[in-house]
Amino acid sequence: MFSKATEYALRASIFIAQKSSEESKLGLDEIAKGINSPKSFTAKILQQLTAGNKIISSTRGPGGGFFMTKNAKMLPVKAILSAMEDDDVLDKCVLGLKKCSDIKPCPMHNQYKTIKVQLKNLFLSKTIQDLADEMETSDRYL
Amino acid sequence: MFSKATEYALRASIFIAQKSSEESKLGLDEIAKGINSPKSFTAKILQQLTAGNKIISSTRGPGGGFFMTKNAKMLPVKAILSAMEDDDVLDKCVLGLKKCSDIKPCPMHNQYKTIKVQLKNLFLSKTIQDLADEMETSDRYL
DNA sequence: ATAATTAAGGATAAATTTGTCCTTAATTTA
DNA sequence: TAAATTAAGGACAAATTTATCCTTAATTAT
Repeated sequence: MFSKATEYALRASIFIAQKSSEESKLGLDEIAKGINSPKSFTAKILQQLTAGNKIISSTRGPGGGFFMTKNAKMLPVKAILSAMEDDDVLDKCVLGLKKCSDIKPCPMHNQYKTIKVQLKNLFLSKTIQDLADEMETSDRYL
Repeated sequence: MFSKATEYALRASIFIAQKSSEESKLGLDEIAKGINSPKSFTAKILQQLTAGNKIISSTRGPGGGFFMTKNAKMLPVKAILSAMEDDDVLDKCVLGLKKCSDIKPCPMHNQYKTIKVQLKNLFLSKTIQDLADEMETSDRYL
């Protein structure tokens, strides 16, 4: 469904949302271990998510690290996909046709469309906070 | 969702199902043009689908080409995904977790599961012939 | 037999994705 | 101010995916 990079981005964001705040930040080591991802590659991904402080924030130096603001935690999960430029799957044709649409549908269009709608809705309605909460309250893992 | 190779495989299979039979075969050129795919790459993919005559069949020499048997046309679309070894998306965790399951779920598991079920069901219930028919009867394109 | 046609298969190349390593910059603490 | 810590960023490497080209094998028609 998504690239490895996006999978790591999703896991990292949920992890950071759950475990960090402006007052208590997380280091790269901690994050990579927490979500079982390659450290250096994860660093690149965090950079991407930090660009413009859109999803996650960071500070350098001792006591520094990555964290999420309350506002950022309220973003829909889809914001992570957008930041990773990996949200095209929510719209594109399952057969890879550029011009597939309601007006000019591929033979799978009608049936696949209903699934895509649900998928898109899931990523738009769920916030990052929602998933962090789920980690806390239910017995979920990353 | 799927690799380019799988997208071409799906399109090629539907095209061949619609336009060929044991009596009337299709050449590589015709297929690549028909589904708007790179010719040489498509040749590789057709080879993969022809391996063991599982999805499509072929004969060499003048008058030869690719075609599908009636039996092959009755296969579920998922058979194409399997042949391309690209059906893992129908089962895998959206966060890329190896051990995500009902017993050990990730924070998206429950909601994503219902979508995956529908997706899998779609590919299992639709036959290649169904899609070829859709091309004929409705105004669909590839 | 020979030539023509068509898919099969191997080698290779280009592009993208995944991943690592090292240096630089920013910040804090001593 | 100096040392320590931590993210940022650049260069590079490995792996995978996408794609092309050329030769070989099979089949048909002349």
